[in-house]
Amino acid sequence: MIQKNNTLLTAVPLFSGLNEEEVRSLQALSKTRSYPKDNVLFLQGDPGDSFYLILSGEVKVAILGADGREYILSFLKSGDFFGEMSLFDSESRSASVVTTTAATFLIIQREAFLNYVTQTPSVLTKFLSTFSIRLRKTDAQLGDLALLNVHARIVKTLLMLAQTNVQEISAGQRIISKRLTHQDLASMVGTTRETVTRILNELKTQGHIANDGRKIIIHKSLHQYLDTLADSLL
Amino acid sequence: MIQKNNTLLTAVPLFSGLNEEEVRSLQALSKTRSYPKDNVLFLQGDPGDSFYLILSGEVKVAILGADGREYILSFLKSGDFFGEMSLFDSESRSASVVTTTAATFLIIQREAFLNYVTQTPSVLTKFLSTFSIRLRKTDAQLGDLALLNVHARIVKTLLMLAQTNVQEISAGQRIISKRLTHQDLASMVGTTRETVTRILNELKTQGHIANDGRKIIIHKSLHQYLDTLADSLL
DNA sequence: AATAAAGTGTGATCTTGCTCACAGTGTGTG
DNA sequence: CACACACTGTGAGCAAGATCACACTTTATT
Repeated sequence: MIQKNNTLLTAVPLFSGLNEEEVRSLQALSKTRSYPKDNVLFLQGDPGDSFYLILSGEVKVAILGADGREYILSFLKSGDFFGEMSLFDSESRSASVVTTTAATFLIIQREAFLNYVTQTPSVLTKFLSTFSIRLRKTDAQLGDLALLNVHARIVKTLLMLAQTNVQEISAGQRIISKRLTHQDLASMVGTTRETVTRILNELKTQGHIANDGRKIIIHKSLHQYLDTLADSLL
Repeated sequence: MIQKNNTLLTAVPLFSGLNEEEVRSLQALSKTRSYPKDNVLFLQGDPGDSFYLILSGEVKVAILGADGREYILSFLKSGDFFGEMSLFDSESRSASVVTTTAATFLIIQREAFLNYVTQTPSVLTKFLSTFSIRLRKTDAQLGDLALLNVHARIVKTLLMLAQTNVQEISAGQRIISKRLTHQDLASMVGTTRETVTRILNELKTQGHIANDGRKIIIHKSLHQYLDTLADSLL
């Protein structure tokens, strides 16, 4: 069991540079927990005092609206981590996290985490570049939300998914491995389920996408299509 | 001249913990530059290789849309800094920065910056908490953009400005010190100038805000008003 | 295999906020 | 002080998406 975590930890990019000694000390500070599907790990506004590293399974990070609607910031999976923000700035949790499959985590408490991280420069700089990447992503997303229409946002999101969740590439078409409902996509894009259905079908008849069961196949032409959408705004 | 920067530097939160020696070495790595109003410092997509600390003046950080519209991420002023993201993750600039007044900066090039920062843990952790705060802000903003209507977004933005740019407090009302055009506000909120004009006038007749010349006075009642807006979405 | 539950498809209608067009009002500069 | 330019105000019409209401299909569950 401990052995298993051990091998996993160094496989995680965040902790990849650690030597055996460092891994052991990290191990001592952490505990492992498993949760079933659809389990709320924390809600936005909660005081936050722990860091989570996903060992297996998937979670959804989302912002909840007053009326029950949600905006999905991201899906995270094995090797990804979350919950560190509240530890660095001592604010409450800024978003909610829920498991979307059964999942197990490596969890580290505030004190231990901060001691450990601030004394391990390589980890510190990794967090810095991770934050930098995330910030870049959210900035771009803000721009999209403010400046693009739903059509373009959906196409962009599909292309993004095709980049990060590819299953296989075959003759200019990629399958998005993740099984997403139209409602999921709507919550990622900031629109309604019905609108997603309509636009997806439009894209289908135009030959830019297709279906493999419930998964979406992205055709190469979708890239060019996005360009034409951008141009038409000029 | 050098003396002047010296005093300023330790006054900047980012470098507040530095001793005289550290300030001197930082000084050696940096140069000071001044630019007129409306000067483009860099555009999104540019390769980024320098860090900017604002010594005086103000800049606007914005994302530009294909059609010339912009989404304003923030206004930064003396003591604030920007441009560090591209240094940490080696990606191109994610947003554009333009001076909104004449302004002077302390500028540090990539190499020097990274050497310096990675060897000064106190600065490193300051960046970490700064990023954390920014990320939190952008996440919240994404939620607002996706889940709230224009009305609520404008009210929220006014309240935010009233918190960060207060001029004076007098009997339950605060003046936003920054002089913003309706177009500025529109670009911060993701709407059009006309809509801002209309909603601002509506808020005025409802007694939640007033004008002092071109500046906006926020009445206490605006807080409660935001709550009723949130409730009406239930 | 039967039944429930979750997800998708689609029309009709309604609403918010955008666009366009122009008038009015400050405000800064030669 | 006048002239221009930037900013604000407001009506009318329009359009993108939201909402509502069901029918239909696929996927789980017993």
